Amino acid sequence: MQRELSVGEVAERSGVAVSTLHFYEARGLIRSRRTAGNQRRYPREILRRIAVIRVAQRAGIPLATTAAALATLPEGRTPDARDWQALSRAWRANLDARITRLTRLRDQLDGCIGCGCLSMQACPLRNPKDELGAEGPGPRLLDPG
Amino acid sequence: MQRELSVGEVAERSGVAVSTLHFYEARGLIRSRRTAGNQRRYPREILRRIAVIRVAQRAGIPLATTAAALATLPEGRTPDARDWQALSRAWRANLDARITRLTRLRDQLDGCIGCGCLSMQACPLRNPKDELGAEGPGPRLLDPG
DNA sequence: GATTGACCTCAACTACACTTGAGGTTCTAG
DNA sequence: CTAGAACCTCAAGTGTAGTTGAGGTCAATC
Repeated sequence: MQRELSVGEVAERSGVAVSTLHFYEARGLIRSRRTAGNQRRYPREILRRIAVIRVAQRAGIPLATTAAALATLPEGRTPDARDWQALSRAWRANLDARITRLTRLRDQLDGCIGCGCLSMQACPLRNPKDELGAEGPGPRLLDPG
Repeated sequence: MQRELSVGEVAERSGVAVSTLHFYEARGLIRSRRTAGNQRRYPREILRRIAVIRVAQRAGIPLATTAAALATLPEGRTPDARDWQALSRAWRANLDARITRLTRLRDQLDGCIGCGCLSMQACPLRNPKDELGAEGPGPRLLDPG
């Protein structure tokens, strides 16, 4: 029978708050049908989509990037395993890069921070990429470098 | 002769903006002496301290945590290599944990996301720790789980 | 037919790490 | 001695990812 789901049901099954679902919808990450009484109704596939969004987040992908990726999914049909796989490949690369960066930082920290070189011009930790220039306003949430 | 440094000099040498130095001071991460004309003056050691702050940030440590760690440094004397080393050990552990988490996520992603299990109850990616409960308001900046 | 719970919108608040701007002061060089 | 650079404070804005609350509607139950 495959009933549609209400926001509350989706929230409970996916583990995200109702307010978050509203927020995702406002950001274009998910969509909903409306009933005659203006209430949201979702197909069961929404659960997969939300799961994918959460996994992307855990991988450090900003919501806007995930939204863009999801927008490339085919419009007409329900996305299949190959569609999701294509998305996952990009995240895998992103994750790899983040892991590599953190690992390099850790290794440098090991040999470097205790030695006293931290205040010197040449220290790889102090001045990772000669990055004296800024990159615009706002915080750097995902450690660059 | 070891002259003291002005904010502008510190900014140039450390690579952080003057506004950021003001911000760090407001947050208690650094301190400054004031001249008769109310301008900031720093000892050269400030550069090391700022370098340490930036390294901690790159390791994913929030400023508040770094501030607390720096507050444990001895008051009277200039911190030496052993002092910094003690700090670095904590960050090393934090980094290790972050790397481990990301690596686990990557490995799970490899075997999992393309297979279609993402919408199921049992999927380790979908429901990492049965974390249906919230942990309070605000964003989760540093991917938990 | 009223109550209750789930739902609706919209605005405002939270946290982090800063930046930007306004309006004013101090320092340095010509 | 004056122009301009560099400094000062304080308030408000930026971006991400949401949550919270006010004020109102919808739907099923008693």
